[in-house]
Amino acid sequence: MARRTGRRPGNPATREAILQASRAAFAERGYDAASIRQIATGAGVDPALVHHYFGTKEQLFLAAVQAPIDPRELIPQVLAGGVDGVGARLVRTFVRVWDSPRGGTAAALLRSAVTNEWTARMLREFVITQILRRAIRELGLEGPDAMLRAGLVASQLLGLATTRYVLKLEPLVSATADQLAAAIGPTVQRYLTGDIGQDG
Amino acid sequence: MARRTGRRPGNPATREAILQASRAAFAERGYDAASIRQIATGAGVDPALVHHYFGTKEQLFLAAVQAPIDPRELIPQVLAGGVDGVGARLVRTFVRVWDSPRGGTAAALLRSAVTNEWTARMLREFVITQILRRAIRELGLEGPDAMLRAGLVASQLLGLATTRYVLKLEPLVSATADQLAAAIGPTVQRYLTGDIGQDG
DNA sequence: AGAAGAATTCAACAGATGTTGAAGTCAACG
DNA sequence: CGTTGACTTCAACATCTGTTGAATTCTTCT
Repeated sequence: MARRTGRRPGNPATREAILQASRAAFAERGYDAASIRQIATGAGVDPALVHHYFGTKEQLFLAAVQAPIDPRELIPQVLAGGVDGVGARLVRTFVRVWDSPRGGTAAALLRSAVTNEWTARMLREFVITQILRRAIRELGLEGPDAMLRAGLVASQLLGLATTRYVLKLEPLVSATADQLAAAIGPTVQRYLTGDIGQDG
Repeated sequence: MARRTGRRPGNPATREAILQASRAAFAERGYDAASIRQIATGAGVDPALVHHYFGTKEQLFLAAVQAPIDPRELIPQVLAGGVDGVGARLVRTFVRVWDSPRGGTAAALLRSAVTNEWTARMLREFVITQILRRAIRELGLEGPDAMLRAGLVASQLLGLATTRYVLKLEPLVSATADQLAAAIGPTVQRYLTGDIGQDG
């Protein structure tokens, strides 16, 4: 008996436009600096409509950032070929994702995490539970120093993201995915499977 | 003949207090999120006094960030012992600086550069001219791929800074400088002097 | 046609921001 | 003493922020 009369919620075009504009804004300005009014203007909409659809600014950020990130589909591509060369494949996949349109979402998370406390918590939780732990399990890298290995990988990859996509430091910006995989791949490989100099 | 009457500019205590409060604010909130009023309150001073001493907010940021960074004094300490083990020494020195009180300045630069365009330009320029070029010259690493090597080093070290000091990702936060030097030193060493897989 | 209700907009709120100019306070000089 | 001028504060400005509630448009149903 529910909902029989009234206008249908159809035509989610504007809703999607708001999401898209918010992703762009969050990606290039970060959570704090991005403004609802700026997002609304970018979507050609009244600011109040943003709240009508998504509620508070935090909820909008969650909606904008949550959807298009799903590392599960990338794991097979990285693992194909076994442990040998997994470092280079991980770097190449990482660069490919950040170069794609969906890389904006990652940039939004990183940019926001640096100045905003709860987004930092979000990114930390996401990196740990969705990426690091999963990668450790899939690669069979159990052991007492597994989290340290994962953290080292995260430091190198996030550093690459910071210098290449945020700081825009040459020549890393112009380097190809293959060049970066050749240069950084061995680092990641060693962090995952090599000697990292702990306890002996 | 100049300035013979009037109150002397003496007692720069409050001026220094403002500088100190601004460093703290910029370090933990970044350029955009840090506010003049917050800084003034932290220094126990009226907001207008901040402008009286430093002019605009950008000038205050420059004053707060410019002084206590001088990489020249650190270079000998990194170079002592020759090229062998320079990677580990660089990592250890890097961690030591960021762990010291002056690390706040670096954190301010990094946090600000991520959301603010002109601070990003500042940090980029600083990293290139004050650190990378100088390190290349002092280490005698001339060559066509010198800047790429330096960029790779920057990516790993900035990544360490992001994960350890901004994102606060365990177990990197609790790791000692020696542990980090043992784990990351070889990476830096290879970026500087090893095979990074380009043109051959 | 008429009613219902989602989509959308208008106008305003309370608060924070950087900045400014005028005023007040106080130490050092002629 | 009286003037000078740096130090310091007060009050206000224009602008932006997130958010809200009422009003309006427009589509879909009975």
